[in-house]
Amino acid sequence: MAQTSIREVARRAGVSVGTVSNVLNRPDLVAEATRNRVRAAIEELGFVRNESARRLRRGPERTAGEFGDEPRRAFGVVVEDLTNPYATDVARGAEAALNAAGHDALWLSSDYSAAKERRSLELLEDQRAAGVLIIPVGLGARDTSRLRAAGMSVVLIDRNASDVCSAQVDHVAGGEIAAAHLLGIGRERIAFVTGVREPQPCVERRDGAARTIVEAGFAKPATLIQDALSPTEGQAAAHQIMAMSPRPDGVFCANDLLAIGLINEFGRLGVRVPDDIAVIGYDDIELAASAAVPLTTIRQPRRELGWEAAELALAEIREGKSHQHRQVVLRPDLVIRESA
Amino acid sequence: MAQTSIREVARRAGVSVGTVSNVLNRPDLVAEATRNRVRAAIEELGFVRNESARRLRRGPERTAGEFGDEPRRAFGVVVEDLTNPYATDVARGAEAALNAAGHDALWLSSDYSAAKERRSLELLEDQRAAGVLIIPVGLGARDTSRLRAAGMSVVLIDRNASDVCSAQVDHVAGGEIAAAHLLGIGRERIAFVTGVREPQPCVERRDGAARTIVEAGFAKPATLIQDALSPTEGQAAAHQIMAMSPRPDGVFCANDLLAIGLINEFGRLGVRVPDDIAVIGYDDIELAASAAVPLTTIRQPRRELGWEAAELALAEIREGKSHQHRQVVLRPDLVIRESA
DNA sequence: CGAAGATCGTGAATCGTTTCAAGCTACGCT
DNA sequence: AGCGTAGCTTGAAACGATTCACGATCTTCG
Repeated sequence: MAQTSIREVARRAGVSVGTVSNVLNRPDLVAEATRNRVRAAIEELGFVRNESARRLRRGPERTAGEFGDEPRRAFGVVVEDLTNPYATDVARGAEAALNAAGHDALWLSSDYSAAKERRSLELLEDQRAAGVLIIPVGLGARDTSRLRAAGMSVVLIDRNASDVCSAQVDHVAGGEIAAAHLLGIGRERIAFVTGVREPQPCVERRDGAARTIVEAGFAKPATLIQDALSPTEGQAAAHQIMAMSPRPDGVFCANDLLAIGLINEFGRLGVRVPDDIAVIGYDDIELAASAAVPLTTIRQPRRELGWEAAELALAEIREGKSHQHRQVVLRPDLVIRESA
Repeated sequence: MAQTSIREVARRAGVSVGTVSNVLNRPDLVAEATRNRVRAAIEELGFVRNESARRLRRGPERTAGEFGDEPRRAFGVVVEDLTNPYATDVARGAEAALNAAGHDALWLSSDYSAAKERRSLELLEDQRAAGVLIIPVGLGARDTSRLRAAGMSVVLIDRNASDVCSAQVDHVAGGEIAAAHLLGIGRERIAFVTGVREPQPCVERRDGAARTIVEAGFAKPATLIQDALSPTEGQAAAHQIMAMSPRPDGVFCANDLLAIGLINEFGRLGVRVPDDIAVIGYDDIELAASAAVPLTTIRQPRRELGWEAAELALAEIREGKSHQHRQVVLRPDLVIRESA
């Protein structure tokens, strides 16, 4: 089925294509009667303009106006899972920065699928977004340059590459801090709980923790791999830990959700936290503070992370060709509550 | 500024544009020597092909959608708080339906602000979205018709109006069910915990519950109003409840987050749930099942809700002028666990 | 030696828009 | 009447890639 084009609309309305285009883009130039006629035709035919053609013809996006009102633009925020409080907090930070600068955020989720990620990116391209902030799943260098060629700025969150701006948290340091704390309160048999679809940052946390522990002269921590980074899976992990021998006396969870599920289940099993087993999480989500046993965790500066990422994107747009890619690294910190 | 085009590459390599295109798309058709020459030219010139032109020419050979001929469109999903698991679940349901039909979802958050909601809507209009699914905050009839005039379909979630499609859960019924359950397990002094910025649905739940309780011959339940529908506020509510006299023996929270914070704090205060005080939540978020005391709650068919809403929007687009607005109402159900 | 294939390249047509110089009307003014 | 002006419309020329029916060469073989 041929896409109904502007030409058919024109024929239907009895005007020229130029006029239809004007109705679409500068309606004030067209006499009211004609305008209505054209609009009616558009309606009847269900016409949708072809963004590719529009973009092709228009060429590079209008460079920011001389002075004053810079046009309001939309930025895409692509995260791996919009259901994860960590991701949404980062995205909110980004949105705040964007809004402060008078722009808007469009949220998209890749659901850990490279295909969906790519689709989202295409969509943003079609929508002529000004830029994209992304927690990447399968994004490669070629995607980056394609987006850039389309005039969009690209900022990576939680991952880095030399030819792109990026904002991330030092996860290795996070792992080290967590392990050091566990060691500091006298734990010697530490286990690590994570998920199968383990994103890069989790790996880094684990590495940082493992290194610290080994350097302190203890055994490399055992790693329990769950189906997901969710409380339900944390529950399951609790049982697995109870079955281990020797039983760990400290657990480092890849995120707070896991830790909360774990602690709640320990409670039900009669294991005292932190007396019998200390538990430390990662993220410091809101729930951490009001968990059954308030959770000791590694706080990630989530909002700041998103905010920084947005600033980078804005800078890239602002600076144009003279832009130099920057890598921002934020440091996580330890929040001591009761679980460890 | 001028994008290096395929033409310049061709000139540089001393071949025709067709050949360059072939190198790009069907390299096997081109002799090796030529291919290399062209590739070198591409490299030297830093050529990146113009996706718009490519797409334009290629036509709708895109992601082989269901019925190929329908163009891929974007729909806006505007929720009040992207940080709220309820909202994200609904939005995911909607996204799933949209994706299944070959379309995309753009998420926007109004953050409970009518101004931001309006802004989001404007943005979607600018982006020429095909429609919008919205959990409204300040949306009025004039907005609806403006959007419609711009050719977008509009579907309300969790709210209704006669001149728009809507999908919602029967909150009054939810309140009745919750109250009936509390009554059923012998509770007589019931309190209701909610937030100041109480969305319409919460009011309905409260009404349903209050009516049931009064009709059963008990006193109208006391209502505690917190700053937000969050676990931290649930904690605060726990203290307020302990200070009440006579002390309630059953609590109905406006959402699960509140309930979880409340229960955890009760645990710390030595109040046994459900023996001393029964607690029932609303939403059945994932955490509910793995809370310290697994939460009895009212499950809302969240995904289905989003899915239905999306279906309505799609139908509106599909049916065009002949479309009749429909109201879909889903029924919530009781999930009994341990807290009540 | 010549014809039939095979192999490579060519270049014009095309996709659906936007843009813009130029044309047309109708109107007001001198 | 003549002319300027303002307001609308028109139509064709881009935009940059892909496609495809044809040529141009080169092999191969009777």
